[in-house]
Amino acid sequence: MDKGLQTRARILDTAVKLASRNGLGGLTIGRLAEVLSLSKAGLFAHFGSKEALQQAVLDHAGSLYQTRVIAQLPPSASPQVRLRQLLKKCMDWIDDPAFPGGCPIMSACFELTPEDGEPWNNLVAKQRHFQTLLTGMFRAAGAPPAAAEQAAFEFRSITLGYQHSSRVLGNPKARKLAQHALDATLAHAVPVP
Amino acid sequence: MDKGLQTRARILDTAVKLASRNGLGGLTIGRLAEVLSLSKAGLFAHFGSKEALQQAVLDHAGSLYQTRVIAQLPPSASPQVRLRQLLKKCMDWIDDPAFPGGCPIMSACFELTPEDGEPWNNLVAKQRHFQTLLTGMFRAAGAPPAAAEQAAFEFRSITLGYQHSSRVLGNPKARKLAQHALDATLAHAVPVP
DNA sequence: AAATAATACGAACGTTCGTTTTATTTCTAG
DNA sequence: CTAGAAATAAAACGAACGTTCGTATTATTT
Repeated sequence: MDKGLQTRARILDTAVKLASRNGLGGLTIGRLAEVLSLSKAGLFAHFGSKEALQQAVLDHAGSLYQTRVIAQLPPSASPQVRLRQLLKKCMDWIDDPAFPGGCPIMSACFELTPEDGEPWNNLVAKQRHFQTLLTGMFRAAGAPPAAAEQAAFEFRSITLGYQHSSRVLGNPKARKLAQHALDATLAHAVPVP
Repeated sequence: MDKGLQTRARILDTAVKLASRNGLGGLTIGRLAEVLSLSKAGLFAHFGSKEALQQAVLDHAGSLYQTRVIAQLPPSASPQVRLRQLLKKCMDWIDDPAFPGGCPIMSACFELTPEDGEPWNNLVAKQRHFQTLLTGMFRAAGAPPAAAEQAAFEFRSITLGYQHSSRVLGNPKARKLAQHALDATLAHAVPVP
């Protein structure tokens, strides 16, 4: 592997962590370089602009999510089991110590606006893609199209609610609350067998 | 009313708007002064520090929320109707044109961390207070304690999910999805009459 | 081993940040 | 109407921001 790609990966790992703490806007080239014992200019050269760095961070977070959450689902399990596992993996992801400020993608959803240009478009595209995937999983579980869309909305709401309950309210029961909420969603989205 | 308090109120109205767009961290004294045609120093004197300004912005947003959402609920309506109205008012609040970046309090929940000190503590206290209020409303609707707590979690999740679905995914059906989700929550939180 | 490309550095750019100090205006009370 | 207080402005501070430049140091290829 190229030396350049190695350091780039090292930079992005730390950058995602910092972005989790301080947001994409609070992510600073100077501090990032300092933490990594790199020079500002040397680090900067890897991306060419702050906006490009932000996009790279979002991309990196997305690919981490892909491998640590999506790819962890048991391939041959039943759709219901896969959905429950997905919620569990999502919560593990949110609780990951590498993200001291919670899921950086979630944070970006509440930080960026359409005025942020390409990073925003990038984020929206990925969020829509994931929502489509979610809807597909509920359909695979037997939900009719409208119910699957409804259930996907509720699933997303639950993950957002989990981060809020756990990190903001500091509620130790957050996991149970989220799991029970998913039970309810599954119960009325999927016709009785 | 003091001249000072008037300007302070004018400052905070604009500050909340800017904070909605760029977050509390992205809120800048220079830009705020520029928008208001005030001098940086003159504006600064009203608060004494950036952290104090941030807290004032959070407080102001909280009191706006109190009057525009909480106080709007029909006092003598049934608990179920009040809860449905609360969701509607929450969504109106999120869609308020004065908040081009969505609910500033929600954004703060995903932006701040315990390291932010007093603003964080302030935010957490208010969020817990609102969650208690929510739980109380579900109990008033007839839900047993555990079910009320569960339903309050789901209500909060739904409001978070609404902002996500509406603003990030751009889903025109977001309102309907949120309302149906609340129907489901009410249905299994409140024992059949 | 020599030539070349990739990578990192240090220094400096102009700008903006939050904040302080000093002055001037504007309001208000007697 | 005027003295004193409150509110605002003007100017400047050091620090940090993103960015650019030329140069040195590594890797990689020839």
